[in-house]
Amino acid sequence: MDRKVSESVINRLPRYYRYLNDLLKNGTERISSKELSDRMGVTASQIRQDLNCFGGFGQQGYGYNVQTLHQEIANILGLNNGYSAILVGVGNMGHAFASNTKFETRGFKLVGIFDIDANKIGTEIRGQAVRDYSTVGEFIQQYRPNMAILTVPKTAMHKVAQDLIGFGIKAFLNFSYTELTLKDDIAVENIHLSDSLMRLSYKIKEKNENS
Amino acid sequence: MDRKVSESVINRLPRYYRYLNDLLKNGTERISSKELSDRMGVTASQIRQDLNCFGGFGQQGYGYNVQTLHQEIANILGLNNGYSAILVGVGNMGHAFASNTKFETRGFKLVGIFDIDANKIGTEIRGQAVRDYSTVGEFIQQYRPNMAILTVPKTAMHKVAQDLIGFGIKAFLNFSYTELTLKDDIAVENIHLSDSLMRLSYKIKEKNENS
DNA sequence: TAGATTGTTAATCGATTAACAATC
DNA sequence: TAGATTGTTAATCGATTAACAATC
Repeated sequence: MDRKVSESVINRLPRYYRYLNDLLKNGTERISSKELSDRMGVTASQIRQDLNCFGGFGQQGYGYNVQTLHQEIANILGLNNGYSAILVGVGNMGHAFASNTKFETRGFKLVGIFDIDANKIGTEIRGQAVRDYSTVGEFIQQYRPNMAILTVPKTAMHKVAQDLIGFGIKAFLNFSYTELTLKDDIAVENIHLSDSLMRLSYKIKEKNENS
Repeated sequence: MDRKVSESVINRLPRYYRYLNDLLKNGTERISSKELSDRMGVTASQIRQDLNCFGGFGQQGYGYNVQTLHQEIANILGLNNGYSAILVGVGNMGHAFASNTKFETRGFKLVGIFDIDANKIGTEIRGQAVRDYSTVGEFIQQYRPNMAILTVPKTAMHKVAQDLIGFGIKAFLNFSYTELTLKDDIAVENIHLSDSLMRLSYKIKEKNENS
């Protein structure tokens, strides 16, 4: 809260959250930084440093209470704020994402699904009708969603992003091939599946060369 | 090739590749590290350092030839090796991934699609029939795919991964919620959509607090 | 209390940036 | 040639790890 937390630390938070989630489901009550570090393949020092950016959640001689820490990290990530999202673009990816129930279990609400294709408008995904993209401005003004998930073709991406920013959207999860880089007050997370594929390709090549 | 290239450098390679791809399509012939750094929002120094891990691809006083550099990075990443993949798990995500034509344009070949569900086996995705998962061993032994894309539910993930490793698969792109961490000689790229969503959530929360 | 493990400071390590001589 | 820009070495900066006193 006081000083700027480094990007590296923030990037690790979701991973901590996942591990604590698993421990919680296991019924594990407490865990030490040492034990968690063994499971996660990181150093105990790093875990303690990371957590202490946000406060002292542990107790000397005991470790961390799993449930408490899980809850604290959820708070840090804003998972208890009930953030809502709209999704734009019901292609294969958009459909897959909208059909995924994982969001809701992470505290997010998908409140609207949009497309321009008349054949898709009105069809339902998980009980939710696909809306006409031309009505998205109205919708945003009424429901004030916190973020937009962009699963549109890359040719449409910039126009859609500009539209939505005009209507007041300030955070994007972008799946399209091209990167979305915007002004400082707009938050963006880019997901590039092909980048992951290329990294894997590199690893395969490297392995083949060293054997 | 000589010394181990750092993870940070490797992670940036796909991004360079994408930018060069765009420049190539633009018809741009040459680019300096300075100009590229401006576009990408990184330092020119970093670009030169990164590229020089693999060789001197530029020319003093001129910069880099876009086509050459694009090709060189493709080689570094192994994109010209025609790596082949099988996909296991035709859920929403698997279907979306298999339907995506982007792979082929990146030099990858999807050679087989598998599921255990009798209702899915035999259905076609982009002209390719979904095969019975019980035949995957046979298939691998015959066609020797270089990687497997796992879009199975997390409950099935570990079993499927062990099966495939048994049949000789040495690289995985894993989409399931749980992490796949394996022996050193197996390459893994984990894609966690919910992690990206949580990071975006953090950014939204942070922004709301500072305003 | 004694043992364990945190929170935190200090030391190390690696990655990024700056600078500049080499050279096209 | 003169100007530009690389490749590369050195300097800086930040992130990770180690160590240990504080304390439950």
